[in-house]
Amino acid sequence: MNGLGSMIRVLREHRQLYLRQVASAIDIDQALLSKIERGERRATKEQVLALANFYKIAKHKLLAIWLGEKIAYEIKDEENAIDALKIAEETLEYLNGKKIQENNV
Amino acid sequence: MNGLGSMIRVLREHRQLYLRQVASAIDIDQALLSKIERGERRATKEQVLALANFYKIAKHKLLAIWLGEKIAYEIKDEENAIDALKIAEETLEYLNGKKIQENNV
DNA sequence: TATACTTTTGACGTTTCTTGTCAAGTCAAT
DNA sequence: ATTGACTTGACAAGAAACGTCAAAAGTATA
Repeated sequence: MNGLGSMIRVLREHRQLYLRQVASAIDIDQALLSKIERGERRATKEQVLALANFYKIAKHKLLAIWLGEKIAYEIKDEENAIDALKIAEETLEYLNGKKIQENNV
Repeated sequence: MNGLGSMIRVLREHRQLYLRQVASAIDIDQALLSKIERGERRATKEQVLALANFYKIAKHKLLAIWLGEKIAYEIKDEENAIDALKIAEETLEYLNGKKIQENNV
């Protein structure tokens, strides 16, 4: 798969643009963009936003994919990866509850 | 909350042990253990395993908590954290499918 | 209040990971 | 064989994670 990478590669090819062109538009090295498209390197958040902007895609969708893949690759070799995701969700809910409380003190 | 931290702190207090004692048993600095128990620092995987071993808890449970919290704190400030978790799960399933295929070539 | 502890805190040096870049290499078309 | 797009590998700089130490803070007891 490599969701984000192949997604932005398809977008580029669909518009018949060269790596060079897109890379310069979002101000990164074309070698880096090549690696990102093939999933060899991860993009930074800023780069994802720049890409979303360039290709006119909903930023939050691209960001969610970017972040989701980041997590997945981080834990993919762990035995309890799925359990961990569940716990992450619960922890997140707890943290959000806490945040709301803090705002209403 | 700070699940893992307070969990191992409770375990230690319950057994009436000093930081010093547990720290030396799992071979880390007591200052570090103090920080881990209070959630100021994250434990490494090895330390989690050592703690599980020391306190005789199921390793996979402690590991799942450890990993889950790691993820949660990593994405807690992101707007699309929950979406990202969902995507992480899907990506994980895809990666696992791939792994199985590879093993059966 | 002095003493004897345990625990917390802050700063520091080291190591490890991430990021971007360059130059050389591959590959396809002409 | 030349051109142009893309890929690859190696490197350096910077950021983040880790462990350690010594000083500070807290706690109980005599």
